[in-house]
Amino acid sequence: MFPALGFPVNLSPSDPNHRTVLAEVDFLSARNNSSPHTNDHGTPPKSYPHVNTGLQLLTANAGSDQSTVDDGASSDAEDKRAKMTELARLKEDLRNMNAENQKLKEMLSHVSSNYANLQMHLAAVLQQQQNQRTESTEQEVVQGKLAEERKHGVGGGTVPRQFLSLVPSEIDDQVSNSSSGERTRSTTPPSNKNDKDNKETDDKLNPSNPTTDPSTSPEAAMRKARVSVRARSEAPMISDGCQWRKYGQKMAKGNPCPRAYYRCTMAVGCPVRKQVQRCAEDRTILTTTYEGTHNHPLPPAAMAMASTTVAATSMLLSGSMSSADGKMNPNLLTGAILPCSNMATLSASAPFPTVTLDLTHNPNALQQYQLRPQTQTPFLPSPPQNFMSGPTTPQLPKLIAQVLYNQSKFSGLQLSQDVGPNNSQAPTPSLLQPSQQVSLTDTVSAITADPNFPAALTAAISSIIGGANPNNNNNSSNPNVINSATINQ
DNA sequence: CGTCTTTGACCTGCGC
DNA sequence: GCGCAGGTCAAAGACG
Repeated sequence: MFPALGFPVNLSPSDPNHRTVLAEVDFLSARNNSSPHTNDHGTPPKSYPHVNTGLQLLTANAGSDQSTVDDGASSDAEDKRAKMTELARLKEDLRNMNAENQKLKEMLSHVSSNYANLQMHLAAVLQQQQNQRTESTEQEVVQGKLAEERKHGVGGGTVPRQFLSLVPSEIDDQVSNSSSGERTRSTTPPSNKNDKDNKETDDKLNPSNPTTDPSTSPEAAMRKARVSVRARSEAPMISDGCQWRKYGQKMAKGNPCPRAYYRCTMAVGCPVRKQVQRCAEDRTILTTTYEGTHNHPLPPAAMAMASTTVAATSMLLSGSMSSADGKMNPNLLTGAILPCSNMATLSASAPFPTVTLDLTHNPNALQQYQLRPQTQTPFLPSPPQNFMSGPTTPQLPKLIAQVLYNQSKFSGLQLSQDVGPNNSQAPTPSLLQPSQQVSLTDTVSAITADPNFPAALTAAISSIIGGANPNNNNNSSNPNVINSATINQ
């Protein structure tokens, strides 16, 4: 996590960009602790020895000048004055560089600690999932044994089936999921229809895991949660950096414009799909609905959108998980992703929970999310004057990056503190306190000034989405899911 | 010739 | 059970 940025940055030691960051750190350390001159003159470390060495050389040169040249007191004093001025300037530079280095060190330690925390969270979540699976397997074994015993008349032969279900995980499944019985379909054959449906859905959703129950798997939930983007565009489709293949078109009821169905073709078996439809009232408004999570590396242009989809679906999941009644709080989610209510809406009553980012009717709303427009970084959207202009709306990924920025800022920094089963309120106003915004912006500006940072961030986001490392292609690799897990702990 | 789009048919879920 | 709407499939055609 890169909390100062709000982006979840995952720098794995095996990641080349991790090495980039480390190289940057080495560079900083070198600036602080070593210099070719240090060995020559033995100047103490941690005080910009090359600057001190320069000062010593200046002093030595001054001495030698004084011993060899005697052009009079006036020129000597002038010379000394000039050198003193330079000395003062160098000292000032030294102070500035020290302060800068200190800042960078603190940020680095922050990043490192957050990375370590994330790894611990991931390990904890994985361990939890494994324990749940083990419990489930043990349950099936126990059930099988008891059934065997009943068959042979052992133990009185009347063990209520409910008794076997009185395990927290099973209770939760029974309460929250009507199809929990399918978890044990290996022992109790379901109807042919259900079997066919499950098999088909499994094949569609997760070809590599045919035994996963789609109705209970996180993948299915991620698949069902949607992110809808409304934007003005004359083009038939918003350019979001991904490759799509059209696989269908339908006339939707109540809309004379057909709805087009696209499938991601950047990788075989990528489950991501999107629907594109023009608004009936305003034909210039294009509604693009994304569904699913990419299972492959993404080009930088596509990362922002994909990250937003993942983040939104994760938030949907975490919202549903973190509430006591199993229902998400729309205000919470909307506030989390976009504190400005006229830009984001949440439809939790729909068959698929959908986050809608409305980027059409109030472009100025963008300004509410630009913490300090004069400090533009490569990750903040351009000023709105070019907003959604042109047929391919090139600003959209940047905008989504900003949306993600806000979302991550909330989920990464505040969610674990402010959100819980008893907290159904929108994010507290303290989240957006101006002082925090200023300090955050300063930090962002400092970090993004690093020329290596865009590449590192790009790779980091890619690894989070799951594309960089196929082994990370699960929800556990998503820091937002980890956050939700944190909430439940 | 391979890839992509088009389009009608089919499947599924849901409401009545 | 039936009809409707949404979603998907797959054959045929277009295109480079």
